[in-house]
Amino acid sequence: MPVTRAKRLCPEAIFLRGDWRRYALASRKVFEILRHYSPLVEAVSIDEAYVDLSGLDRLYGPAIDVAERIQRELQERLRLTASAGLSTTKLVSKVASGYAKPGGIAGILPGYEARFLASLPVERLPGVGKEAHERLRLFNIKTIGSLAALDVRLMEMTFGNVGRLLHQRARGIDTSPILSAERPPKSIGREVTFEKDTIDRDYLEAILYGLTEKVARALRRTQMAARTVTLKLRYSDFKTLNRSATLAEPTVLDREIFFAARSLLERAFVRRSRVRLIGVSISNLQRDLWQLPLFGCERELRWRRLYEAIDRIRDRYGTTSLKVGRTAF
DNA sequence: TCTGGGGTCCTAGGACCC
DNA sequence: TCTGGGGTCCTAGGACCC
Repeated sequence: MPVTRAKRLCPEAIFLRGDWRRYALASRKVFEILRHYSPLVEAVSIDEAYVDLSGLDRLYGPAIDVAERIQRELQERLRLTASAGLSTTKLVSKVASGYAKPGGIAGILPGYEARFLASLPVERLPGVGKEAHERLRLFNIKTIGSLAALDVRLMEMTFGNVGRLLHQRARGIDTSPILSAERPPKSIGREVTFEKDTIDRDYLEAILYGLTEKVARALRRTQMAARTVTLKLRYSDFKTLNRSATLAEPTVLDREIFFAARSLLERAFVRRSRVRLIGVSISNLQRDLWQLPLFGCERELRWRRLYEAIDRIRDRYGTTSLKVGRTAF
């Protein structure tokens, strides 16, 4: 009923998700096409985006036409299919696009947002994962509509602030704007699960160094510097722990990240049981001030130049073209 | 589902300072 | 010397998303 292809539709947000995840290059072209239609495109992930269509009807006609044109262009130029959800809010557009899968378009008329959501299973609501779904089941909440009908105070008591947010979402309320600016990352991490669990400390350190190299290289690409280093360790019984340390000064250097990660490993690796996964991530990212020639610490500068030279070689000849003694990759 | 890898956001407790 | 409140930062863990 609320899902319509009516020409009267005048939504402001369109949510697209496609099957171009595996094609990084195609992904860039997809976003180029989207930006051709609207200056306001928010990339959610490599294969999802919100497009702001408000005020574009004079140029391209009704939103539903724009969605169809975009789909056609993606198909003809890139051989990619995408499903689209159209509505007045990001939240409802996203849910609608799931409804339209694969390759369809679902538009929700303004004013019908809550009615559209009401009949859907509650786990379709963004933010309701396995845990929340399980707890809602205890209250006999099976649809988004029944969640919306709950007393918000009950949701707050059960889920805290998240409860209030979910209650709002269930009623189709979402005021979040479409953000076009590319957001800098909040954290960068790499991890591996071993084929065979290990207890070999040297091996763990060697893997850790390889992961650190990847993280640091990705960090330098963003022109950011990191202050917090987090080590993740998962034992064979799946018990997972994180240990983090915040550096006095932000860094972009492999060695500093590695030294921090290694001492965290010493703290974390105390159980003497086999390790299944090891990972390192950096957060607390800030602009890399070393980009400006403000500080004149020669030693730091030399290391930085060395790592940047290694980056250039690897960019050109591949990651494995150059190996540093420690790494196990 | 004997469980991969990359992220984001939130919470809660403790240290520390004023 | 003891007490209290508020704010910020750090750390650890968990839920959730694709």
